[in-house]
Order: sequence, then structure tokens, then C-alpha cells
Amino acid sequence: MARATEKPTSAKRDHLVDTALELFTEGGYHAVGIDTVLARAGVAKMTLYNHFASKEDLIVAALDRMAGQSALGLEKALAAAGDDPKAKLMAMFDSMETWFRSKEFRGCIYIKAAGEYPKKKDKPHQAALAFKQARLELLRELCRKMGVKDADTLAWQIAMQMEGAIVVAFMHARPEAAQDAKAAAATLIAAARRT
Amino acid sequence: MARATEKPTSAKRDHLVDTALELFTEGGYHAVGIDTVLARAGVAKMTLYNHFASKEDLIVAALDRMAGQSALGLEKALAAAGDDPKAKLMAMFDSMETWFRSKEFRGCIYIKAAGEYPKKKDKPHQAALAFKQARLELLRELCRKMGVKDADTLAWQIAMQMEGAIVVAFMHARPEAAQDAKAAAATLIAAARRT
DNA sequence: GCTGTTATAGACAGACCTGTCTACTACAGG
DNA sequence: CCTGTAGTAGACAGGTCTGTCTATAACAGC
Repeated sequence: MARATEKPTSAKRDHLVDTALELFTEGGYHAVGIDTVLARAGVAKMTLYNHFASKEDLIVAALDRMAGQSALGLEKALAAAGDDPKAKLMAMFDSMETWFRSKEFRGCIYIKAAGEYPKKKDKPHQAALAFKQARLELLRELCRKMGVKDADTLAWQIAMQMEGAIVVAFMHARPEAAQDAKAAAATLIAAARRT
Repeated sequence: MARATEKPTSAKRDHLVDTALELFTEGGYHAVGIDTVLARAGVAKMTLYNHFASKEDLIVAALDRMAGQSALGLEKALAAAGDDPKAKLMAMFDSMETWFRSKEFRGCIYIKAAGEYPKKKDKPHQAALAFKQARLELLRELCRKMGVKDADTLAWQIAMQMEGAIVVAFMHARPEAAQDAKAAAATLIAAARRT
């Protein structure tokens, strides 16, 4: 049983993934070497390769961890926003703003992952896409609940506004982007309802 | 005069920059090595280092070249759209769609550059930001010409819709994003005019 | 024809990369 | 006590990376 590329959880493994997420977020995936992660985590190289088959697998684990954390945070924010689907959507933009204003904000790790691993078959690319698809599904559902005519299109438009807000907030160092995007989303929703 | 890090143009230099742009766009900045670019361009290493001080400088030159090409293409598209500022904006989304549908489309090289060189002091990061700022200025001007009340906010919102469209078109392989974004922009403009 | 410029090929240094391997330690459960 | 598991340090292989250097060729303008 010593040959199982994908071992179950463990404290060391967890810490490794956390450290990897932190460093890759700060410095990028190719730019940060495995040795850097190991040194920061205080973990031996063989421990890494007992838990993961390759660096790419570690990256995927880091992306998945972030996905879990995000989903959890979002769930809370949505629950706190009550039952109205539009209120939930607006709350999403407020969550984004606090994220933009946090000092660890460094843009979207999924967009970056897709950028650094541009081929569809690359594992980090797939993991990034999976996250974005899940988010889109959530948007679609909320739009459907609002009962607008073309919920699908509206969902894409709001998704684009969100992606754009992240890009703008990161590149222009402009956290206010969240509020502008929120207002835009409200306008789009109102227009979709009027149809 | 043999010590001038920044030499003027030359056929070799041009070809080098073109090749670099091509390869970095396809594979990413860290993932593609200088030797790969040199081999593809059929140029000696010393020729590169006679024209550029470092790989980062070559990247900046590639980003600038793309900026020039984009500006040229955009200028044509805007001129063809007539005098109406809204028509010009709409034309921008149409241009985006043909870009999205081109087989070389690989997302935005500036977003990727900012992602791979996350520190503000990194030269590629600065070059990428400069491009985005120029684009934003163009949007601002068009919005002002439309005479809406809050032209600045509208410009940011349209900019976000555009960035989002690029991200979505790339990650989800969805060129239709351009039309959804165009419709969203039209809605935002109409709402801003109603104010 | 001579001179200065531009480019060439290719070796090279020195760093860094991922991934493997070995030999050793710590420790928990039966 | 003994055995299996998880982890450790560190050496190592084999590549790849950027950037430098040398010696040589092609060719322009005077």
C-alpha cells in the first residue's frame, strides 16, 4: 500500500497545501519553486512526494482548498442576505469588496492558473475551470429564481461583471470596482425584469 | 557605442519581438524559455542581449508591440463605426468577438503578464497596467462624449464588462461572451442616459 | 580595400528546477 | 517488544534557466 499517489488527509499534508496556496498566490505558479514551499512549510521533500505525484497535483490541491474556503464564506454571506435572490446577488458584490480590500488580495488564483497552464488538458487549468463553472451555476440558479426571461444571459453578464471587477481591482488596485460592478449588476437585473 | 542596452529598431530585433509575442502568448512568460524563442526566431543569443538587457525587457517589448497593433486595429474599427460614441463602443465589442473567434485567441496577454509578474515594480506588470490605463482613458472619453451624468463610473463598468468578457471567452471557450457583454453595455448606457 | 557594425555559433558559468533515492528517527497499536 | 507508518535530512541525477564570453563571418560606407 506504499504506492498510493493520493494519500488521505494528514496534518503535514494540510499544512503543505496551505503554504502552497499562500506562496503560489503571492508569486505565481511557475515562479515559485517547490523548494521554497517546502522550506516555508518546514516539511521534507519526500513528504510532499508521498502525498502528491507532482507539483501540478499540489497546485490542484491548493486550488481545491481555496475553492472550499470560498464556497464556505460565500454560503455564509448568502444565508445572511435573506431569501431574496437579488439581495443574495448584491451581497456577493459586498463580499468581493471586503476581499478586494484585504491585504492578501492578489487577484484571482483561478484566472492566473488558467493563464499559466493554458492547455485544456493541464490539470490546474481544469481545476480552475471547474471552480468557475460552479460559480456560474450558482449565478444561473439565482437568476432563475428571480424569474427573469433570459436568466442564462443575465447570469453570464453578471459573471462577466464579477470577473471584470476582480481584474480591475487587481490591476488598477481599485477596490471600489466592487461597488461599480454592484451597481451595474443592479441595472442589468432591473432591465432584465422589465422585459 | 557598443554598450547601449536599448538599440534602435532592426529587422532581427523586430522578428525577435514578433516571435517572443507569439510564444509567450501561447505558453506563458515563465514557462517559455529564451532559448525556445531564439530557436524559433532563428536568431543568436547575443543578438538578443545586444538589443535587450534581460528577458523581462524582451517581454515588455512584446507587450508594447501588441499594444501598437491593437491600437491600430481599434482605430480602424472606431473610424468605421462613424461619429456616434455609442456606435463606437458597440463596435469595440464586435471587434472583440472576431478576436475571440480567431484561432490564435489565448486570452489577454496583459492580464497574464500582471499575473505572472505580480509586483508593481516588475517591468512587465507596469507595461500591462499602462496598456489597460490607455484603454480606460479611451472609454472615458467616449462616455464623456455621450454626455451621461457619471461618465467615469460608466467607463469603469464597461471596462469591467470587457475584461470579464475576455476572461469568460478564454476560460469557458465562449466567444458568444462578446455579444452578451455588448448587450450589457447597451443596457448600462441606456440606464446612464436615463439619469 | 579597409573599417566599423551587426550578426553568428557555440561553449560556458552558475543558479535553479523537479523528482528520486537512501538511511535514519519517532512513534503508535497490537 | 516488535512491526508498520509517517516523517526527516540531505545527497543526487538530469534538465533547464538566464546571461556572458569568444572567435568568426558578412557586409555596409567611406
